[in-house]
Parts: sequence; C-alpha cells; structure tokens
Amino acid sequence: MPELPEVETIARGLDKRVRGDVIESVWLGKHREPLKSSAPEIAAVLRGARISQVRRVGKHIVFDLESKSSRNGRGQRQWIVHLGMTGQMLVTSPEAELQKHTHAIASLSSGRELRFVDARRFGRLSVTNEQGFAGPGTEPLTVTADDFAKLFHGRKTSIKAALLNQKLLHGVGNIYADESLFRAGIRPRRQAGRLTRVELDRLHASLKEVLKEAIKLGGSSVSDYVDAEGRAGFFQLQHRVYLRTGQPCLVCKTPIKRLVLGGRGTHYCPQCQS
DNA sequence: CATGTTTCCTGACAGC
DNA sequence: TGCTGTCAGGAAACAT
Repeated sequence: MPELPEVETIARGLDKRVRGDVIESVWLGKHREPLKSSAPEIAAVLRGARISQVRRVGKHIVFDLESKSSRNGRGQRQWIVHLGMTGQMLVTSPEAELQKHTHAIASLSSGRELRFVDARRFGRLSVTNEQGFAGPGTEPLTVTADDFAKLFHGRKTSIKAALLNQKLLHGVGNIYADESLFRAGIRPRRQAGRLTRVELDRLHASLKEVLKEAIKLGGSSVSDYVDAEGRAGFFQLQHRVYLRTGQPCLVCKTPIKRLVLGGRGTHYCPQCQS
C-alpha cells in the first residue's frame, strides 16, 4: 500500500516524465463515483492544463497545473491524487493494453497517457483551487523534534493509532508506523501521551530514518505497489517486523507478535519493544 | 474535540 | 475444480 516513501517515489518519477506536458483530453470511468470532486469538474480543470510540477504532500500526489484558458485570469490549480491501498498512476503509451480497473486516463500532448488504475477503489481524485494544497497534517520528514513531541501531548490513544492519524502526521501508514516503533524500541500499545520526551525523540529519529531509507530503495512493494514506470520497490526486504509474525526478531530471535490496533494489523517484538 | 466503529471494495486465500 | 466465506486496509462518515 502506498505510504510516504512509495508516493514520494511515484511523484518523483511522474515529475521527471510528465513535467511540462499538457493534458489534451481526459477520460473518466463511469462506474459509481469513486471521486472526491465530480467527474465533470475534474475533467474541466484538467483539460488543456499544463503540468508545471508533480510533488508529494503526505500520501497525496499533487499535480500543479497552469491552465492556459485565461477565462478568469488565474490558472493556479491542482490535481490531487490519493492512491488509497491499491491505486497506481502510470505513464504509458496509448497502445499499452488497458488494465482492468482503469478509472481515469489523461492523454498528453507528448503522445503518452497518464493512467489511474485502482482495483480496490479506495483511491480518490480531486481538483482544487487552493494555491498550496497542504494536506491534513504535519510532514514527518521536516517536523522538528519539539513539534513532533507536541503532536502527541495529552493523547490517550495508542502511539500506533496516533502515528496513523493523518491529521497529526500525514504520510505514515501501517508499514512505517510498525517499523519506526520497532527501531525506537517502543510498544505499539503504549499510550501516546505517556511516552517520555526521550522516547519521542527516539521515535522522531527512527521515523525519519526509516522513511529516508525506504525512499532510497524506491519504497516497499507488498501488495501491488509499483512506481510511475511500473517498477517495484525494494524496501520490503528491509522490514524488521511488518508482516513477520512468528518469525524470529532480527535482533534477539524472539518471535514477532501481531495484534490489532486502530483496526490494523500491528507487528512488534515483545522483547525489544517496551 | 477525541476516540472508537462501521463502511466502502476486490483479490487472495482457506475450507469444503 | 469451483464455490462460498472471511479478511485486509486508508480514510471518511457516523456514533459515543
């Protein structure tokens, strides 16, 4: 499932390949409305727009658009894509075989296509007028240790659930929550507001570290994640607890345990994490 | 507001 | 083989 490192990888790939390209026409699947903005609204904003940049905000891909039509003078719009669990944003040739569950196609003036494919349909497309789409929370890669610690102050929920809360930090999902807690030596069930400052500092450092390493390896491919060129990532080979239930801890050999927190499978080492 | 629960959706996998 | 049932999981909607 695409989290921060995966979305970062995809956004970088997209920026490299479609920056400066112009969206000539748009096709949006009919099905039900799997979209946040209405389909006609999205099509109207995308058609004729030049992609000035592609970047990541939290788990969102943001296409910064310059709209040529000077109907109201201001062309600063954005196409926001959230991949959900199984979403893919691919750059293909028009001849490439149409994958099942393709929900949107943008034809580019360079002759290629941007395709949004999403089997489970948890992904969302929308357009916005906001000058700077900020996303729901704070960026884990740039937040200071002080601000990071403040996010959890007084929280009665588990640290695992708090890490997944996009209104606090955005971009952290199940994989990197488990992996950062392991590296910080903190049990996922601990109450967020009761962590010591030392522990929070350790978690802050571990989270940044694991996210950066994952970006270097192109993200984790656990379900059907691929980047803009259809390539898998390699960070899944570095996972220390995620999806390793029953296997020996890489540090102490204790079998990794699994429990459910915040509705998600949660993996940890009962020996290394206290 | 903070937190917990339900819902959406399909592929994968277990069991018969 | 093929059917049925169960489950995962991000985040919005809803309930408490």
